[in-house]
Amino acid sequence: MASLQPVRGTHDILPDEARRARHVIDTGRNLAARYGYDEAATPIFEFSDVFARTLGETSDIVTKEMYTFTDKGGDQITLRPEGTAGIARALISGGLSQNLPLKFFYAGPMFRYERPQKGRLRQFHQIGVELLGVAEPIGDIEVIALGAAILDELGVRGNTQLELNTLGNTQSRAAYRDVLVEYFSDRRGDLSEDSQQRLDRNPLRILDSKNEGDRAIVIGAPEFDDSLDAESSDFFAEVCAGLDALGVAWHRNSRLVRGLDYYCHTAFEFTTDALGAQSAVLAGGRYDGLVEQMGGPSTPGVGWASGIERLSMLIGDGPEKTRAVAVIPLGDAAEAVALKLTDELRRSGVSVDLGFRGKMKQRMKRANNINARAAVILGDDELEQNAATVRDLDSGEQELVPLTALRDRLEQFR
RNA sequence: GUGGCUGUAGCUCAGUUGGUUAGAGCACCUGGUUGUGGUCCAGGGGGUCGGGGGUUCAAAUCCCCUCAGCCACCCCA
Repeated sequence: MASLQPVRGTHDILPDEARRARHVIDTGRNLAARYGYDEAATPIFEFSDVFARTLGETSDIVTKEMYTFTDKGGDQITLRPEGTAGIARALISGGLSQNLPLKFFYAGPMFRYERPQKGRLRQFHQIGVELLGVAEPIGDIEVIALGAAILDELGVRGNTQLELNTLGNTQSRAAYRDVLVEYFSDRRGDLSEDSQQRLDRNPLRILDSKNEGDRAIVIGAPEFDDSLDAESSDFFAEVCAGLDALGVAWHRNSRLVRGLDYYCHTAFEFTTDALGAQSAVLAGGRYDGLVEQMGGPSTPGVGWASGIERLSMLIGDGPEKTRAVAVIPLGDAAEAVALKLTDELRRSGVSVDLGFRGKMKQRMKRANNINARAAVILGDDELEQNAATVRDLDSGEQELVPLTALRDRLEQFR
């Protein structure tokens, strides 16, 4: 083990993994564009208040997971733990609410101080979308459908299932919260220690508890649906109907609760059992109160985020690497010609590897190691004839090709 | 933050009740082949045994601390 270790929970994204990540991001960006979502990027750090005020004072992210520091100017800065708050801030500081609705796609690193395990890192990466300024259920439908389309395109949809729930509007949630607090308070002593704390801070999350004793109590808990007012249940019914119309299969999970305070109405998660305890692959919901809570004009919003590392683990090898052509010069004269030739080929669109040193055998070996498609051999014999030997590295066949015809001849190896 | 398991070469792993210079496969390098890779043969380099401390005549092996990874909890993407 090397004594120089990366910071806990961080890791290097080396070429194989970078290619998978790139594929995930490109797929997300391309599909999002097709749905009318433009890419945007907000800073990876913000004033701490941007997150502390909006995510909820009692949320785990704020209480224990934020990477916060004081910068040299004395400001409290936080590395972003998620993407939505930054977008909302940008909407306000940029005066973008004049141009609603807005549709954004983003990709980038997020930071949470958590204990790392499989599918969970301290610096991880997400792609996400936000739809701002649409209060209608069709917004939720579009956003979820886009998520489903991306998972389809990546070929991982079959490993996931869509869990759907509603948290209702503010009044409904408050009403449900009251009923729930009453129910659990009567059974407080039977709840796990964790859930007793949840009861004081965020009682809805008791519904999500994995503790066996809690689960037994949760089974008898009041249903959210009984507290939903007409507006809330109509809204949810429209979302469900829209997904049905699009053929997006979903599962009602009335125990699905999002961790962040700003969610309302629709909450959803595409989950998988292929990642151990980390089941959420793509998750989000509606956050109508967020922008206003941050000090901006009342602006409805709905969106989701998806972990790039988690998606990468589901897609297997991803797309194959482009196979290059290896140019192999023999001798100083050939080296000079090869340098120029290589540059011309690259500029004309051919992917070329030019070995930096070594004898022919070593260069051929390298060509093989990088999985080159063909070798272009330039030696004295070839130079005399203004030609190059082109060897197909898959078949082993080779032939002499005039330099003037080389570009065209290499076309067949693309 | 809590609990459990694990840490030996670049990778995957052997290493007996503590006992000489810690091994294998793959990978890498060199040669067989001075203009031909992928197969084969021969040879070679590479290890603070995660780190620190302790017990002992002697520690990869036993004990303590620490770091990291994995798993579960918490929470989530």
